[in-house]
Amino acid sequence: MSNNEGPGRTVTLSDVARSAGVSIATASKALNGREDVAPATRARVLEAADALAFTPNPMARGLLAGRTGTVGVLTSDLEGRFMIPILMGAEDAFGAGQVNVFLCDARGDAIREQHHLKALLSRRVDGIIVVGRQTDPRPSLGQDLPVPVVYAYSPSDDPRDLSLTPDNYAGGRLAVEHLISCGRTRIAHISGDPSYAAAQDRLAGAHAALARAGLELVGEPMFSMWTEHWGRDAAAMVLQRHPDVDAIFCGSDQIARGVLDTARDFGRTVPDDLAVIGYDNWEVLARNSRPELTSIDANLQQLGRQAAQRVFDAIDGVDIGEGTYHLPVRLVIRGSTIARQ
Amino acid sequence: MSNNEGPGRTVTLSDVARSAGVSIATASKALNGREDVAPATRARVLEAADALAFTPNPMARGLLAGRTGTVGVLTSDLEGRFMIPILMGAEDAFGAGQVNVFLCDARGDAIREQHHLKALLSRRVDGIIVVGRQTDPRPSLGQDLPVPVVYAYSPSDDPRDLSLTPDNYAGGRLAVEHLISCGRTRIAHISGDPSYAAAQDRLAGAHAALARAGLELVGEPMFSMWTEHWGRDAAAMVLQRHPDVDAIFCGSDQIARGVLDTARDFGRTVPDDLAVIGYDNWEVLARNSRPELTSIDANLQQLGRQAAQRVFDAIDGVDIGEGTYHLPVRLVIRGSTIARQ
DNA sequence: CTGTTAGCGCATTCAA
DNA sequence: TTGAATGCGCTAACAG
Repeated sequence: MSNNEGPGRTVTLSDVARSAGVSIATASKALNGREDVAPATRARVLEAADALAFTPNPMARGLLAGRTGTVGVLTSDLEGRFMIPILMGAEDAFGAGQVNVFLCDARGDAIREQHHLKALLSRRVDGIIVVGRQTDPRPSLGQDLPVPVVYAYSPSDDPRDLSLTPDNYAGGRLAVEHLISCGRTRIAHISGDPSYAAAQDRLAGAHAALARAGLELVGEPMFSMWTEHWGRDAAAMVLQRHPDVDAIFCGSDQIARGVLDTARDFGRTVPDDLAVIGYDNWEVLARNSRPELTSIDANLQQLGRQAAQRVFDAIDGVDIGEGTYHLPVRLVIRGSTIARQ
Repeated sequence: MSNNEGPGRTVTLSDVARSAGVSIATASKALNGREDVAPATRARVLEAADALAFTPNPMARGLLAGRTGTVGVLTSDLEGRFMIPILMGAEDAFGAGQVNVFLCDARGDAIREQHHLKALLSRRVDGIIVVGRQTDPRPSLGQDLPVPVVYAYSPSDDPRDLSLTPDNYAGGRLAVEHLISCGRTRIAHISGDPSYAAAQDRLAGAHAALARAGLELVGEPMFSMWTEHWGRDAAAMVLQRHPDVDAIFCGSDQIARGVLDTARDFGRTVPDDLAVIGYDNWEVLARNSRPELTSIDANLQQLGRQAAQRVFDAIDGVDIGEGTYHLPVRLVIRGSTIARQ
């Protein structure tokens, strides 16, 4: 387990050079594919490097190059449902190349975030992805950072930053359009915390789709929490006050699960008597309900991949651009809106 | 955005030294809190460093020390439910100190894992935590790695490695003991994939607790999948064949959710007519069911923290030990086993 | 107490 | 085509 004595000592370029009978400089050139080295010499060097299992020390290398081949991912809440797919997408995109990801979880604490930011910068990461936990704008890290930054999920509140966030407006529209195309006209909306931009944007999208069809929401949209419990309670109120409702657009899959539950209590058959559509396409919930839940998927993994690609580009000197991009979402149709044949 | 020209250039120790009017060496000593430097000088250096927002270059530092202050976390399946708390625990424990975490997701692919392992080693991480997705033993990374390795969740199949894994046997025992202490005697077991060690261990623990009370499982334990759907189907079978069952120990919270669902269809009141206990304490599921779900919590965050602590120690030269440690789990009591007053 | 010197591992001039 | 020398930013000996 010791790592700096005996034959287990880390093998350096000079070991390779000696073993190949050349100078350090020549060995370096040979290994890095520079042109001005004789084929025979190069072969010998490569062979020696291989035999010694030589891997260049990235710190020595970085010290010269000024690049570390690492990026930081600064998340504000690892626990959250949305981080993981984004993180996967990013790690994926980077993993393909030669860069590795430093993960930092700020636990939603601004102090801790500053701390981690400093740590990342002092590690000389080549770029940073900031992943937020809501789609509400978040404070910018500032413009004077020495590395490119991309904001994912939570956009930055500074328009000079580059932000990628899912298009909740389109999601709301998509959901309602689907319900209408299923022949529903009496549509209610049950959503979560109204202070979330996500809740408002989805509602706005829904309104737009309804208006285009000459329809209106049944009752007022109902806001409270993103939980199954609230879905149950709200659905009971809706079904009591508006028995003629024929579809409910839910702000999350959790809420939708609660709605399904209550619908059963009320003797309403889904999707025949009542269509239900969720949001997030959280498969654990959506695929295990009775019936399975139609939902809107925000393509978060894709979002993470794109964020990674952007910092990649920025590192390579490509102009990174600015402003907030709303990435497309998609409809996933299951049994809660269309009966299986 | 450029990072090596103009006044935005990275500030180095020599900048600080010049600004403070001392030599580089003195500046270094002052900043690192070495004793042999005059208080006044130290103050000037610190002031200068602060004014210039100096942060030491970890690569230069690491080049000397032979340490990078980084560890790798090699997960086999980020998506999985169990990674996140472990990851959080680890990141937490490290974040407190000065080390940062490289995250690598092998996606359950051995090739990819090898690739990432190489990448981590070539980055000279000081240690590695391997996080698996099941509690079944997994192939060891081998004994000849230049850095300490700790296996979390999935133990290594080589007893010379150090592994930390939750004590599923104790979990099964705990669950059944709780049911018995609630006065239940006709207990059935519905679990997931029988090829999982977790399924077998929990069952074994359950058997032990039953035996000690002079009881037996009602019917054969039922195995299939870790899903809500299976929980529903299995519960229907159990309730049909053994109407006198008064408790069901479920292998996962998902299964338990399905069981609760079916219990309602059968007109069984939980917990009065039927007690239900889940496993994993996945709050999204457990806290949103009707009634809320009693469950076993594996303390995964704690497990992650301990894994981090171990590699920490190992890096510091403390003997890391070997073998597989089964970490304690805990019972979380909610309404599905004990009625609220 | 402070400054000078050396060297970590590597890539890159520039001479030979 | 090769190699000796230089320096990236920092710390650890030592000498002053």
